[in-house]
Amino acid sequence: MGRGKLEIKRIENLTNRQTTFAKRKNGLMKKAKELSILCDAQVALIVFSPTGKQFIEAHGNNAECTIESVRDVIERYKQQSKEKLLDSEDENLANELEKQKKQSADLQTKLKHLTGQDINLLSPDALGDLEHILQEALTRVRQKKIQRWLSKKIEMERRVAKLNEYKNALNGMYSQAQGYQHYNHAHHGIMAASVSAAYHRVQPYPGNLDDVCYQPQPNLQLRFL
Amino acid sequence: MGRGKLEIKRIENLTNRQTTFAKRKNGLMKKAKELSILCDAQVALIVFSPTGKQFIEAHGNNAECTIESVRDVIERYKQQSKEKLLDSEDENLANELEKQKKQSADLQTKLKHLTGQDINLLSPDALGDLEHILQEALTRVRQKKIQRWLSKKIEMERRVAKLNEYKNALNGMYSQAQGYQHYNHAHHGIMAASVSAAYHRVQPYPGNLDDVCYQPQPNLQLRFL
DNA sequence: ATAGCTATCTTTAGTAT
DNA sequence: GATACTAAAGATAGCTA
Repeated sequence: MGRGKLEIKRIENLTNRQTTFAKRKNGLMKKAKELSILCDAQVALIVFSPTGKQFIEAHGNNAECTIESVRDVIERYKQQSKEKLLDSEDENLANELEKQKKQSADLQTKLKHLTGQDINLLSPDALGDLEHILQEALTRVRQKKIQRWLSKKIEMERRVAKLNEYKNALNGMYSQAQGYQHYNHAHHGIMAASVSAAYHRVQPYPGNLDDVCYQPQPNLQLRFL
Repeated sequence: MGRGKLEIKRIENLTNRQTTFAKRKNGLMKKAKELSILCDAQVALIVFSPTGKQFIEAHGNNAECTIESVRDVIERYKQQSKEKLLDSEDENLANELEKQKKQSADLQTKLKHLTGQDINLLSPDALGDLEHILQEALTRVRQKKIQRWLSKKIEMERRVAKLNEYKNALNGMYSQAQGYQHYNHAHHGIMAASVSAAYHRVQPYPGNLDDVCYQPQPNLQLRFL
């Protein structure tokens, strides 16, 4: 349609081609929109120009020309066409999933071995290695336990020392208080404050004697003593 | 275009709407194809009719109207639009991948613990459990080793017994042969066959004394004796 | 639903700005 | 490249079969 009949064949002249592309693209999009409105249809139009490689998209069923509508149409298309349409992204995901599954399986196997299960199929060498690893792990765990005991013990001793200190302080104050028994309330307040301060110093604090990273519960656990 | 001007608005009459849909859909597809041919563009057109819900698709850049070209265009569209366009399938994959990764991580942690690494953060209870598990695993592994030693030993004793049997048989035959020293080749053949059979009985065979599932190498390993 | 007809409307090729 | 014009080409609404 135009001043002369146009053969449907690639337009060789670049300028003409670009012009025609722009015009026809607009027309196509208009018609797509009209179709969707007139007939209550869902239409997606995706166009890539050969040069600028820019893409253009068009309208959902009775709604505006949004990216989401294209999304919907493509989704619907994929659902209906039994073609799996696994794009590169999907494939990557699937591949990685496979790898992860395999890794998990391997880890499970190793775990079983390390807990002494399913070791029948192990070679003698592997069995020997396993024994060695377990032996070492056990040694480490026991060392760690002992370390913690020691830390706890030291902390306990410290607390006991503090408590003793506190007790002595109390005793001292008490003797003093005996002397001022006839004094009035103001002095009681001072004494209460001192006691409180002494008490707070006894609260547990993070000891840096060694690498005990596990933070014990705030309430005292006597399990290790 | 037509006998009267048409307002761009949903056609209420069902028949008219369907007719118009068919006609305009064809026109749209024709124009899409023309655009792709004339301008060397890549065009995808996906249309869902409101009633039959059937979809239609259109042409790749300079090629035919194949499902693959639609695939390509959609792929390209997804690549260019930064929109992730995660459809349900993708999401499922991604979710499962996340789960697997988490599982792997957990397993890795457990593995580390079982090899005595990264145990600082373990609670005293967990440390105790770990010790117990390791102790049991070690016991099992050592039991298995001992089991294998025993099996090997029994098999070895069997082999030795067979070899002795074989030796005695040889000796017997040899004495006999002494008597027939002047006989001819035919008898040598018989003797050779008997010896061969006796030898073959000595070959290792799968002992079912216990659950040794690991299949040892064909050549004898003396490591455990 | 499918196809043909055709008057009429829409798109657009070629052109110029 | 975008915009405007316009005559020609193309699409199609309403109709018929």
